[in-house]
Amino acid sequence: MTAPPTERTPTLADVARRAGVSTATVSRCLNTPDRVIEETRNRVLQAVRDLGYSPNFGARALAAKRTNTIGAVIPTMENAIFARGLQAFQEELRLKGITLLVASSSYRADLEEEQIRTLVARGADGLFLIGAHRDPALYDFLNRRGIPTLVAWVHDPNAPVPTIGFDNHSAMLDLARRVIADGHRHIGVISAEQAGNDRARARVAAIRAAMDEAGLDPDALSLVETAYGIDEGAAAFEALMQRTPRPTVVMCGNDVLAVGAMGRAKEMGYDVPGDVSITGFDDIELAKVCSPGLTTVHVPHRQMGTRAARALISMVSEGTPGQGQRLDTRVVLRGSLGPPRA
Amino acid sequence: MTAPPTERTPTLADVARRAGVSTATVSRCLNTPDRVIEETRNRVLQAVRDLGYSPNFGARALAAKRTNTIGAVIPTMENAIFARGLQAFQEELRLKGITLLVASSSYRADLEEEQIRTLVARGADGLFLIGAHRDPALYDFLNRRGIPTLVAWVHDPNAPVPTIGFDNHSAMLDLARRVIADGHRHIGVISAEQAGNDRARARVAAIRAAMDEAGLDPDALSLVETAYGIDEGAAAFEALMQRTPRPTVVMCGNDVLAVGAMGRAKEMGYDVPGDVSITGFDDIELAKVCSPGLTTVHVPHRQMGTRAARALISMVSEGTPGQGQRLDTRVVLRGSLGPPRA
DNA sequence: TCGTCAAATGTAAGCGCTTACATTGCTAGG
DNA sequence: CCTAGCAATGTAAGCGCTTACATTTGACGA
Repeated sequence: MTAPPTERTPTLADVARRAGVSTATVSRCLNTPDRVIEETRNRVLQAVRDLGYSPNFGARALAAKRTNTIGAVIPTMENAIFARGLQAFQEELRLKGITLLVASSSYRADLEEEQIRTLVARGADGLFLIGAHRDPALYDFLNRRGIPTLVAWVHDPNAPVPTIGFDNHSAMLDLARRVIADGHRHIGVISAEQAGNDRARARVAAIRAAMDEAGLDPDALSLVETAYGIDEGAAAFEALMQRTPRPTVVMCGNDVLAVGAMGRAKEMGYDVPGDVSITGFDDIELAKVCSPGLTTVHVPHRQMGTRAARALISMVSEGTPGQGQRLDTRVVLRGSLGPPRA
Repeated sequence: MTAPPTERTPTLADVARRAGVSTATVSRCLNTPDRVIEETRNRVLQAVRDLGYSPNFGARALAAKRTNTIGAVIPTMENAIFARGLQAFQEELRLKGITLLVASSSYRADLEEEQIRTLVARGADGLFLIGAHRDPALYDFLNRRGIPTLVAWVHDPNAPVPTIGFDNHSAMLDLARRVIADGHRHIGVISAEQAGNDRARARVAAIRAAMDEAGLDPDALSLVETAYGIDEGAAAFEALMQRTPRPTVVMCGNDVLAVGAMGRAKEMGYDVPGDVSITGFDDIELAKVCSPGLTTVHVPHRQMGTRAARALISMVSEGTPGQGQRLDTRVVLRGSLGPPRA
């Protein structure tokens, strides 16, 4: 990067001149090679190589009115929860020659909207979002613009766009039933912020439902809401354990919070699950690695990403309305859950 | 997304018409507002709002020859190693109104090159890459195109572009010295693939150097190279422990491999660090959470991201050549390292 | 041999925006 | 009262590409 300015970036016209053809022919070589006779094509491709030409994306998008790009907005890149699903999503797109643009919203609706608009302005042919709950005006905007949009991480047949994911409520219900069956009566819950987060709300509601079902008072549930992160989980756990009655189990809205809670439990000298059980949600790698292993809900992240990619691709290329899918989750029992001490 | 086709996306010209001004004035309102008198500006902004206008990125890039976009290619998104630094990088860019485009290369040089070219074609004003080692022709290409490029995760004053990172060799040297001082003589190493990965190479070389220093035979080092991942770390660990002489410590090229190794150690019934010590590199969250805690090298990820962003921004906007920086690492001692059993 | 038609290629009109330059309408000094 | 000079705005030329349409070429049937 030392050299003074630089040489001019070669354009289609340069290639055309060098190959002795028109710009249209060069364009065809690149986009519809079979519409150009082989000899000409070779000459053009050679010129492309000689010049180190690569097409200008903006110009291409402008002229062709599509970008072969799909945009994704995820709440955070800072950990594995979305990474695995997104990776699978991207791999599937790559197979079809589609580029993925990723932005993160830090779990903030206003930033998400900003990112969505940025992606739309950049010409994303389709959009991949997490969670179905957002301002109807936003859906409206996407609809008017004709941007195919797909939501993952939840499954909700009533959402305004196709959703590919799992039923957060029934997934957490399974786990909560199991916890109650183990004999727990004082349940602490560490949830992500529920405002604007339909996954978090559904999960908490499911725990209440399970308590209700079992004849426990759902209001006896001891809840702490907190931001995302290991440290936040730890702090929330500490707060919870100081309440009366002290919970015998702490159910966390996701594995990251749970791992934080478990770490703090050890620091505070609690035995897990002897003194207090801890559960998570997601089954990310962290859950297997900590000790005791974390009892959690397994979510088929990669499958979700792959299917979402396929569905979105067909929405974009065939203009079909798109079909939601419900995936199954399952409770994974590991050492962190046990019966309360008598 | 039910509606039939859709209304046409509003353009600058639509806004201009509605506000009763020329397209140039609208453009100025958006880009250099102080060159337009307030009354006119208000009228234009109102029209923008009424129409829900947002500028077409491609057209803008085409006309203005810059995109306010910086591209990054990282080896993987699947875990926390690059996530934290990248997040900090992005936050800093956002402050200046610059968009970040992220692509991942799966640790493959050919994919990295492809991604770089894609980003360049998309008009990235600057590039952020991991590790300094790559085909000189690629650096040459970037140089000819005049794309300011910055490398992070290593510091190497001799690299063809500015590097902001740490000295992988001396960082690992510190840790290896410590390991040897603890009395270990049979050292196993689990490294990421060294080909094309200067960080991995430097780290392994540093362990050899420390052994040499201590009068041990550097060739006695027992090495396994493996792909990235917890499972891969586990498998490598198992292989290492079957060799003779059996290592009393397994030093891993990064925390993810180390956590995999530790998991397998437990499964195999080894006590850590009683039977075998394990060390990592990076100090990601995982390292704190597993038990025993992982002895590792702390890398100032966020600081690295923030500084890289500032440096790259000034390279892009001021056209300065850019200045590398060396950051400090430190060994973090946790429970996973102890003296070998007598 | 000629006409027909399809394949190969060329011509040129935009796509939506920025910006150099031209124009307009004031203000203020002479 | 004229005009230089400046601020506000308008005009229009591209930016690099795709693609509808026009043209050329050559193979083939009659």
